[in-house]
Amino acid sequence: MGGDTASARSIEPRAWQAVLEHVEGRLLDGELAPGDRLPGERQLAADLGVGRSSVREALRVLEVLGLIRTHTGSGPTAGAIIIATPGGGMSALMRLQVAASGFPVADIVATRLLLETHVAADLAAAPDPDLAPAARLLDAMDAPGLDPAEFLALDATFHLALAEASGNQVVTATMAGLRSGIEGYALAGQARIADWTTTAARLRAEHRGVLDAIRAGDADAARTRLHDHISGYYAEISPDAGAPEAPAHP
Amino acid sequence: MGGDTASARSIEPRAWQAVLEHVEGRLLDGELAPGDRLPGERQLAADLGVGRSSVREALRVLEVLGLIRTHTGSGPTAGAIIIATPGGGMSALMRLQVAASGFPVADIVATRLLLETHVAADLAAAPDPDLAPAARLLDAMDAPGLDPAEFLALDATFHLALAEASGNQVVTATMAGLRSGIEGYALAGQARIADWTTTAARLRAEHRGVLDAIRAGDADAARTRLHDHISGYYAEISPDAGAPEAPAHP
DNA sequence: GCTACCCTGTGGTCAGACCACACATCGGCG
DNA sequence: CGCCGATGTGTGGTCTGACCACAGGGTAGC
Repeated sequence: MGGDTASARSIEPRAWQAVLEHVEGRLLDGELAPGDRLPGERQLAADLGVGRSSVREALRVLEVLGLIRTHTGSGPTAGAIIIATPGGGMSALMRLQVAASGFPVADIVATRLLLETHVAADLAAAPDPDLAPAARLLDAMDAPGLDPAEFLALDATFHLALAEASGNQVVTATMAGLRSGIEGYALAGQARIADWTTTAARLRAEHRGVLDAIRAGDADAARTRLHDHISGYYAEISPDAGAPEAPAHP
Repeated sequence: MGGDTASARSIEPRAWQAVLEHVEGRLLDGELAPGDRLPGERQLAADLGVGRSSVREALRVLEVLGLIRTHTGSGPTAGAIIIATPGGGMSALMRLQVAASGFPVADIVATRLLLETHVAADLAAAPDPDLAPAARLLDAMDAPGLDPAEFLALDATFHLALAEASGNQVVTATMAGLRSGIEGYALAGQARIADWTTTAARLRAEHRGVLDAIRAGDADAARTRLHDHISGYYAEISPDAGAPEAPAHP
């Protein structure tokens, strides 16, 4: 019962990687597509000649990466179902890399600035961008009685809505991940702001300004306003008054 | 065991998530840092009151995300060691998302264009960018007898070297991931090129042109040349002559 | 002093056993 | 005949115990 199916083991050092590659292969050759259900864990283990634990480790990776979603029970919604929600995986990746000091916060802010200014300019140049979701979020941020955490959550969703409006799913997912990576930083920094009410009002006005520039088709203004909005906030947040907008060349 | 970071966690439905959060928490409070070794799987399981399988599922996720590296055996290099190599995780994420149709290739190319033109312009504006690694790669690409796969690998490394020179680790890791996501696409597309020798020569010349523009401090030229270089190649690769450089606004 | 051996602890894997869950089925009851 | 609850079945989720391969360190032997 040592379990060694001796032939396969010598070539494949890691059983869980074999499972991962198998699923990737089935995705690439079209045998699996979003919405489809994976075989059961026991079935998959038997098919590939590995133990169920190895299958589970691979499925766990796929789940964290946003490739599948698992449900217990039975019925059509049960089991592992292929989804493709890159945002989740990107968020986990960024969050953990920030925690492990793999991603400096300054680099994340700089990248966000890079992506978002491009998105804003892109939207301003687009013939008919769908800005309704973003506008709705701005209205929601006008609600009185929002605590800072709620406000920042809406703020993040607003920026994400702009990325979504651009239609580029990679940019959208990356933005979602970047935001997750610095979520803790932004929340901690908010506590350092003396007059939150004033800051919130300023942020609201800046958001409106960005949206107005996009609506007016003024790409340069949209870019500039968004840049000032983001870098201004992080400058205010930063405890050592560092300039997060120019961290690239020391 | 007051390790709970969030507010209300009455129940813990997923044991492996608890492990993940525990490790993330130890990273955030500085108890773990890159280079440190995690406790053994059995120890971790006992500490957190979960089974070893659950610990392994969490470690597998951390490994794929580029957070840890595991070695068997004993000694100082054995066990799970905290590393922070975001490129690996990003690559796995992008590759699988492309496989699962979560990321359209056009969006990846567009994002790469976005990031890379920015990087090129940034380098051109930088006072003293380190372009030696990129230059070395260009020399390596001049070697005769390179097969297309080798050439494309060097090509990808060259573009990555530019990102690294910018000093932004998030951009570098993202570029690495984007490249991995479309690696298969680029390889498959190369087979469609009739006269590879000519194309390779053109790519070489374009690379030199980009590098020269950066060296000359001409940000606009660097941006334009890089844009033309990338979008030109993917236009040549694309089977349906689609225009991957402007996929955002249909 | 040096070498060869065994010991120990590590991750890697498998097998089997439960549990909770959710749907499917079929029984009895009104 | 129709509804409703108990039971059945298959799913993921988890734990436990057991092996294996591996690599370093200690020790016995030379």
